[in-house]
Amino acid sequence: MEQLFLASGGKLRARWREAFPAARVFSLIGDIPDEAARLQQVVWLDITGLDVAQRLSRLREVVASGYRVVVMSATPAEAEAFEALNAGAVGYCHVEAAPEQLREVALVVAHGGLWMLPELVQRLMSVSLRVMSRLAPEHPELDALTARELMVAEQVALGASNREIAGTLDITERTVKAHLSVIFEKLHLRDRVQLALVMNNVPTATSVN
Amino acid sequence: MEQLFLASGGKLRARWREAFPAARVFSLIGDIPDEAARLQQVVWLDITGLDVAQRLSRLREVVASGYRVVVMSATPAEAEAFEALNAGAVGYCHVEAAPEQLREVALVVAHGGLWMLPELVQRLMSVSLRVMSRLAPEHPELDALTARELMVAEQVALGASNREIAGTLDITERTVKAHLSVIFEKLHLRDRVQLALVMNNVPTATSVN
DNA sequence: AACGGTATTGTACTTAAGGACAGGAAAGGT
DNA sequence: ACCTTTCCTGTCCTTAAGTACAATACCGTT
Repeated sequence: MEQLFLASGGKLRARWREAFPAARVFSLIGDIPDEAARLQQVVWLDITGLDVAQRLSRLREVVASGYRVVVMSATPAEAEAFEALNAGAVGYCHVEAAPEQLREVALVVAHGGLWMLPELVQRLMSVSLRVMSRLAPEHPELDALTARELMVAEQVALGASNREIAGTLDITERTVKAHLSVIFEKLHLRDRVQLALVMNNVPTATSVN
Repeated sequence: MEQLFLASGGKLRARWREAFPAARVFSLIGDIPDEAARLQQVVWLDITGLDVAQRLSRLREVVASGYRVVVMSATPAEAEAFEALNAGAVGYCHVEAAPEQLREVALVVAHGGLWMLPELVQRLMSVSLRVMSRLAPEHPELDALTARELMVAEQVALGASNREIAGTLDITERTVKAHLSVIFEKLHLRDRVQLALVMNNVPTATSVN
């Protein structure tokens, strides 16, 4: 399928042509034939030189016209990527990406997929999972802990080490460990990091391992 | 490329066979030929009948073995999808998805893309953008971290161990430790428990020790 | 008196975490 | 061409965390 580029200068970069010899480039979205929108073709939007308002405006316009949009940036940044994807882009890459990569992106988005660098995927999943899990209710299973266990758990929740907890509660480190082991078992937690998060109402992605 | 399915019953569903006549199905990951992992082939993981712990465990195992994983659910849900993608899956769809859709998913993930239903994409972008805009002003000290360090820190924030982070980010445990040491230094933290708390906006009693 | 639960503690052990020292590769800036 | 930064990884080491097995003392209940 023919690739369409939207770039301010109206110029086709060498790598774009190498990746798609039959590609066409336009300066304005209005110059693109209506037929292309009907076919939900892919439009590669070069946002080089545009400020935030301009690129969001341009992007929304292209998305609203029915195209699938891949945003191309000269200075890829994750906030910018998230903005673009949130505004409806289905891909995000560097303006000077290698021709093979451009062809992969084209293939992916032509078939309904999303394309972005793996490290951006990681970031995206990380931050979004945090929001999702925060909606979870408080842990009623804390009721299963004895008073002493709760004291130990509260110290862990503050980030204290076993040695510090022992000093604070005036017991041995061995006793602290004993309490912690029981706490982990009761709450189905693997270690103190997860306990600290749970105690602070931040449920984890990995509660069992 | 040959498609590989991982399903508890070891049975290939009709739609899967229709989409990929040459597909093979296994009950256990250990049954898959080693060659498939080396080629980073796609594995379709049917999570029907598995509880949270089981499916995360199974998914991590498959991802850690080098496969690209598409998770198939009988009851697609957004939290489940986010969990799956965060654990390294590159696709998420219904176990009874249409054969044409299965082929599209296969094509997308074979070329380095992500595949999930459009409405999930929207939700994902929504919640993650909300987090991005909210976290920025509260943690200016995180600006000192490089992109990769931030990724490691986020995994710790979720309660992940070094081994899990290594698997998720596809680096060695040694590299994870190296990043963590630098993070602790930059943020003046003693250990991962404190890092997890800081990342989740929870104040600690002992930030230096 | 006997029993169960809780709290505490010991020895011993394995695994995970974290630090020290060292080095290579890639990318960007001068 | 050179330097710096970032990312990655190795070997080696110590310390912290956590588990296993075992035991005693206290308190409340039966």
